[in-house]
Amino acid sequence: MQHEIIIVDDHLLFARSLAGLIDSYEEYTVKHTFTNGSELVDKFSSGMKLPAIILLDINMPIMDGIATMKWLKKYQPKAKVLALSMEDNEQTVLAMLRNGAKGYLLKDIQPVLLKKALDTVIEQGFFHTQEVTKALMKSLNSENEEIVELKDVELQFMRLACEEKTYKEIADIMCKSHKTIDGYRQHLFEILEVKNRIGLVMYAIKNGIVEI
Amino acid sequence: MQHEIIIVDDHLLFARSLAGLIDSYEEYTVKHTFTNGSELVDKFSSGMKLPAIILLDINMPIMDGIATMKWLKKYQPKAKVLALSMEDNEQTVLAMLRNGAKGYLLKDIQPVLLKKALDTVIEQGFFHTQEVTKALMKSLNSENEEIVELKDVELQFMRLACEEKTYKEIADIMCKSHKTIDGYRQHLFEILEVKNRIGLVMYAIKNGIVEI
DNA sequence: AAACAAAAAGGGGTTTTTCCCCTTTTTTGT
DNA sequence: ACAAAAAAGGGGAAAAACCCCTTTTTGTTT
Repeated sequence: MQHEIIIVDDHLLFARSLAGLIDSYEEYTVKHTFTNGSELVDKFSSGMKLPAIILLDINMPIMDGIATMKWLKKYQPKAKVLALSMEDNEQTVLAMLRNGAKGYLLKDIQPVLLKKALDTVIEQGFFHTQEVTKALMKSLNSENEEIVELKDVELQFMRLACEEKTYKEIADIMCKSHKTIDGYRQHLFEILEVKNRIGLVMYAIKNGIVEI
Repeated sequence: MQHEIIIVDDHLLFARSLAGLIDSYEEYTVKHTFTNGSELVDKFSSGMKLPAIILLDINMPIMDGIATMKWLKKYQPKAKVLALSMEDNEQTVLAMLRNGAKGYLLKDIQPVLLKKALDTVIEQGFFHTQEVTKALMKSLNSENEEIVELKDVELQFMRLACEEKTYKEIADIMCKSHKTIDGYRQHLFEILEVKNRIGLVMYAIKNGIVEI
């Protein structure tokens, strides 16, 4: 009996060739390929049964990997998801794992490693490469702070605060009053437990809010 | 005929086992193991001839990898050095390569990769893993700025400026007048071409002056 | 739909820090 | 002994940080 796989990836070419590869394995068969998270959610909502493994791309339009993971965590907590990604962003890895992904694969992996990942998830329920373990250890050691979810405006403000701009310039860019920006600043100082803008910048860097 | 290798590493246990491994290869023999850069320099100064490859640890007391590379670049420019390191710090990699290292290996590599690295250096004169190539490409794309060498006091100031401290507090810590600190600040603004303390912090992070 | 609470946006004003221009004194290297 | 660099300092403008307060928006309950 074959294990059913679902692929969710907006790069159709990649999704199809991945499907071809997986279908070539005796033990696996690809049942569906979707191009974004909400297609997957729709199918589950209309009664689709859980496959053995979901291969979930992270960078997608409409409903991205993390949003999809959050939905799955809530409504399909038994889903076994392997996250797929082009780049190796530590914060994204952690976000996916926090929301219940069973493993994390870079898209340029060797086919043999994909096969091994699938087998390992079926047998042991998870698959973690050395890189992920490293990221996990790092987060265990350094981050005892609880994770604060920031809103979009706050993220935008944080990114601008990391540039050599005055708050007045930031206010103009964000089309808000100088005083509103001051409110953002004060609020972020409190929830992130920092004392000044330097602390804000260091927080943004440590938590991958800004590109370095 | 065997190629002669010299190992420079302060972790004697590691250096010895590495030597054992290398001696087990037919084509290579370890001629010396030193525990810091100045031992190596001393031997060269007293007429030791150049080995085929020097395996040089980066994190050492007394005279570290980068200092040793600088000496070798000046007095033994034909030395073929493979840098060894525990961690994968992009800035350090680049500093080693800029000073003429032929390659960069993480200490946790597979023995077979070490063998390949040695062979490749002998045959082609260099050995670069994918990670190094990636770091190189990144530095090519982003860093057109020239490298500014900072003095010790300036580095200390930079590190403190990345913490949530006022300049007054920094002055106390560094036992300098508040105005002297202001002089450091202004001087660094000019040579690093930044406009404010945020720019200073971002520079420090991009150039590995502070740990993230 | 009305009422209520909570969060967001904005205003005014004070204190502190940051930043910049300048001069004087001290230290350092040759 | 001399020049150059580092350190210390003064004065002032701008920005950042901080505090208290009002209005508007948003979401939730009954």
